[in-house]
Amino acid sequence: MVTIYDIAKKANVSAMTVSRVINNSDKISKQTREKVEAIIKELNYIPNSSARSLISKKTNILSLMITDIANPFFTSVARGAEDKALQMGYQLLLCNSDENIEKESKYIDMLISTGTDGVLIAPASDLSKKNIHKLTKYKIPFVLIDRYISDLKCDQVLSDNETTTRKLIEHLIELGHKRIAIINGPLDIATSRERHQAFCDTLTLHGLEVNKNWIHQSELFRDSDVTDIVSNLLELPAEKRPTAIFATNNFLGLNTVKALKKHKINIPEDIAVVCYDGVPNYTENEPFLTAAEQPSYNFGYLGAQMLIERIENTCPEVPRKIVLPAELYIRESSNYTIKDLKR
Amino acid sequence: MVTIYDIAKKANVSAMTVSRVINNSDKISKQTREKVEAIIKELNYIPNSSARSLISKKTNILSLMITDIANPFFTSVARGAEDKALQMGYQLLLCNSDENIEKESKYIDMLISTGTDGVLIAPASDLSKKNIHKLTKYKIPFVLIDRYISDLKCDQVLSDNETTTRKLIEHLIELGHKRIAIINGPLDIATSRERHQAFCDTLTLHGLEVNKNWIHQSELFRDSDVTDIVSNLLELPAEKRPTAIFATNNFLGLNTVKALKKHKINIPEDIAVVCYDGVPNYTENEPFLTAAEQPSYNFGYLGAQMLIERIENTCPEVPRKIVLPAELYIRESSNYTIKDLKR
DNA sequence: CTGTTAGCGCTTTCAT
DNA sequence: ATGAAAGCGCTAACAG
Repeated sequence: MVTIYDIAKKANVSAMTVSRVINNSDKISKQTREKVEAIIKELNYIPNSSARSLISKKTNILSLMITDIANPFFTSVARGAEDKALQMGYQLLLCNSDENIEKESKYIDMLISTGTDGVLIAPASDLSKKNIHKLTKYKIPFVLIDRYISDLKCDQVLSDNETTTRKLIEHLIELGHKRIAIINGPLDIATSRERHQAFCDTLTLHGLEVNKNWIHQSELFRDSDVTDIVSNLLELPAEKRPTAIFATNNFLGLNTVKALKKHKINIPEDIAVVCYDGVPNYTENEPFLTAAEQPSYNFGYLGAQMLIERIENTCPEVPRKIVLPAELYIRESSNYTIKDLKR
Repeated sequence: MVTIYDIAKKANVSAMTVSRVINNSDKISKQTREKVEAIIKELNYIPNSSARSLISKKTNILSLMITDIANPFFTSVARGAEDKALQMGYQLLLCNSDENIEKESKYIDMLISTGTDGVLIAPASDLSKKNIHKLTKYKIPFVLIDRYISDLKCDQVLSDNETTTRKLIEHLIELGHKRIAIINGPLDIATSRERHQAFCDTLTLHGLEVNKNWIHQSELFRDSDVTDIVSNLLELPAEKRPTAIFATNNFLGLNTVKALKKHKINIPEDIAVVCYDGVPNYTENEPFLTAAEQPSYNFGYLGAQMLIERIENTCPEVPRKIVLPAELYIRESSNYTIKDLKR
């Protein structure tokens, strides 16, 4: 292994001078710098990060904690975070909590041990607060993405759950729907709660019924029990059956459509479906599902940017909050006006 | 920050004893161990990895270099690698080369500097050999995944390109196809070359024509110029037009179908399509594309396993090679027997 | 502008 | 079974 001492010896300077060169100190004569740089190149010297970190407490490693890397939303977040990190000279450590608090906790310990410079985290649930507090204790900056946690003063990149939900529901209302169901994720996740709340508020605002039988949460944001939920909805008597379903994330939306099709329900004629969050169009056809598509890449990119600013202290002290709008794409799954208003 | 000295002082032992405890040395009395462990817990001590690495040269960080994290194949690889890594006490650093040699090179330098324990790498192209040699020079173990590189003695997890390609093509031949085209990735990537070769061999074996006009490479394995390629194929005179297309990866397959549909070509009646590698079924319908689906998760999982064995020296010296079979799913895009054999 | 000294937190080596 | 000393590769702080 080549060290600064090898370089120093060969260049007839002190180790400190070499250190200054690799750190781009300006207090170095052009001559010395060039001499040292030549030798660094010649010997193929690469600085040892462990030694650096031991002193500087900086690792140049950013960590991204997500709940499911198989979800295209998070894939895209990862891509954004990685791009920004690389651009700023950081590397990205990937952690997959699997929506699991224990796993998240284990990862946080590892991160503290490794010494990450900062963490971009989509918390597994409200209980993540305890895990996040550990970061605070070790003075590791973090940025919350996608999922808000109450009473936590920190930088955040969130989705505009309220506006987006309202847009989706009002779209349905405009089409004449009066009985609208929601298939949601677990309520100990902030995004679910906010979408739930906005859903109820919008219905109330428009004088529509908020019926308990139309409100469902699946165990997970992933596969889970959507099939059962849909069966439940279909078992309701005809006049109590919802004419539209609002699915609060991409997987829930897809599974809702699949379940309805299995029951031979016509979409959108019998039941319309709208969805929060889009899905990459890995299909040969035009996309089918009406969706509010989130700028997922920017969750990662802007999150990483804020995190780095926080790490490098190039931003104001006060916590910042970025709320990203989603864009509504109206597609076939909802494109049908209810004419018979008694229905 | 809590250090071993804080623990040592409070426990009335030397720092060395604390070090032995956290390293599970067996030369410690049960009494001392328990006393120290209690204080470690009480003070919430977490060892400093930088200091450890500086001496031990171990970071417990595995790196995964892939060419495109937006590709579901690699997402799944990442998931597998991450699961195995965590299970064995490692963390996973993610690197996205974007099929770009320069970016790959930059990442390799960063990895060497950070001091990763090993690298799982899907090389950007044959030119990656130079980048990989740097790893060898720094004695960093690596495992090649997905893409083979000639004259490189190392552990590998590869796809069975020959068998899988043959199966796909013979499936087409059985259906009566005689004019089969290939839409491939760049030929400086091993997987493309092997699939190309197997494609030609299979046709020859069955006495079918291998026509230059039916052989195409796109610039990238991603979006790229599939539309143009398909247009080219369609411009051929009717009796020279292929009746089937073999797309050599998931994105190429999807884009081929999209391009054909744009031209109002009926699939599979006018032209059948088969595809190497599957696509997650993010759609509401049954999957359409006939595909040889790869066990992508295992590329990561087994690759990480081999890598860790190599790092920890718990395996024989000789390079090992795992060849994973793909599974053929025959679907609508090819499900049509050509009856008019003159066609 | 350049060099010297000390020490980051931990483990290796040797001693007891 | 436990401890003392030395040093991993680098940089902060000071000196010149």
